[in-house]
Amino acid sequence: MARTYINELGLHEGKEVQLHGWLFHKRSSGKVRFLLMRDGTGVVQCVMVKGQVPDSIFDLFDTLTQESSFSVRGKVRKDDRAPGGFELDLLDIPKIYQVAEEYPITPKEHGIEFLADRRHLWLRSTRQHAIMRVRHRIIKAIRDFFDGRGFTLVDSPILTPAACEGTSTLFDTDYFDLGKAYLTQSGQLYAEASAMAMGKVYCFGPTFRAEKSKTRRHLTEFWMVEPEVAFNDLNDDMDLAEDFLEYIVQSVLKDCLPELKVLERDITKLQNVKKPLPRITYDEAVKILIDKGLPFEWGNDLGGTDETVVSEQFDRPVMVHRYPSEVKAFYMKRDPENPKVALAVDVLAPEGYGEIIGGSQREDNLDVLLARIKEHKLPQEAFEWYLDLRRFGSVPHAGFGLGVERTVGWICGLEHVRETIPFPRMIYRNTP
RNA sequence: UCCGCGAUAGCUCAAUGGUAGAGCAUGCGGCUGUUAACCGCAGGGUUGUAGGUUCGAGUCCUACUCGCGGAGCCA
Repeated sequence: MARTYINELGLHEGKEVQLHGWLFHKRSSGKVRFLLMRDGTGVVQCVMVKGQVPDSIFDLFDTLTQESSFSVRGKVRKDDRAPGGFELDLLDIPKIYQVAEEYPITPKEHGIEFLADRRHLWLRSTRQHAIMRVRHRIIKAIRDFFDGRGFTLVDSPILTPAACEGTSTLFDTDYFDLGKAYLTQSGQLYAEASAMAMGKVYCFGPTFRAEKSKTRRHLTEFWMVEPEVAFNDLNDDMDLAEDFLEYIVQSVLKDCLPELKVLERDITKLQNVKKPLPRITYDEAVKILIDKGLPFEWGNDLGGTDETVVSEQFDRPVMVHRYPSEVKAFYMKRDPENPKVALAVDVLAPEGYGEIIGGSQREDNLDVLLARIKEHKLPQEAFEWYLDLRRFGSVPHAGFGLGVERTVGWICGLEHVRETIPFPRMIYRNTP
């Protein structure tokens, strides 16, 4: 008999199938017994009635504990009472792979520390399962979007000789006879080199920040996708980010409605995410903050609260562009019409989820870039290869980085990014 | 690094300074349609650690450990 998966039971209505999985939960009403099996694609209730199956099978109910692994054979029956629409009238339990020890995660509530300590088991729960499916769909949308537009995936190295932006605290490691190597905080500089080779590129990989950030928006290890396009200016960059976000959100809405329902996500907020996204300047953002009575001085970066207040003025992600150059990275090009601001853009997600995209047009003039490196007191030697990009056919170019976990957190409507990645790394947790 | 909150049964939480409790989980029993099933019985505790105040401390005080949330920094 063909092996079947729970999410395909509808194709086998009235027929006998075999499933392999784990015991999610069980209930009994005396002579009617219910085994809820999960197999990674869903959960199905297997029903057995005393007298209709051999007693040797009926009594296995007592043997099976939560998360025991086993297989069942049964007949698929449509049933309106079943959450998935189908039930299995159980005929046989051909194999018990293992009777699980007492499982620590019960259907009742648990605290976050308890669950985090058992993250490897927590992933089996319905809610975490839904989040991982949405995460996967988002990552697929990211790749489909760029692949469908002629971008080439050119990944950046993870071990790097120096800080990319010179500001963040990095993890370091011994690198043979060459001294220290650092875990990357951004693939961007390498993406720029790749864009000069391939035109349109993106890199997609893990990123590391050693700052002791302790908030619901921070991880020490997170995933970032960074497109970079030769001959794009800031407006092109914003156009790309806008198309990109719309594509991601609409893809999730198309394919992950069951998961969003499990997460009790208000999807009307997601349905708004369509072009055009509002674009405001940093100056206009500052005006919003001051009008709202917040103490804010021109020249500062937007803090977490500031971002929330600004994003609350809109029903979809908002692009804030032309930040003061002082608070932005050395490689961002200044606005020729106002050198006090950089041609940078941050995209703030709605509902207080904060910055999900940071990008800019890059400085393409060799002399200006050299001056910036001096101003920021960066070791010019380490950036010689990067400066070469301005020596040999320099062109205007722009790109951005999107934080995958913050995007997942926003789309799923989660309280904390720690649930958006299978095994989160935070300052006080690197296990399991 | 700074500020705030917390730690009691396997889990989630109660307990005016005066005998440490409930629900769930576990074990046993019951129930022919259960949906976090339900009903009955039972076992289960060095109240985070170390001191202190008190006739008496889970409760008050001090220090420490661990965790949570926020600030800064950032995606």
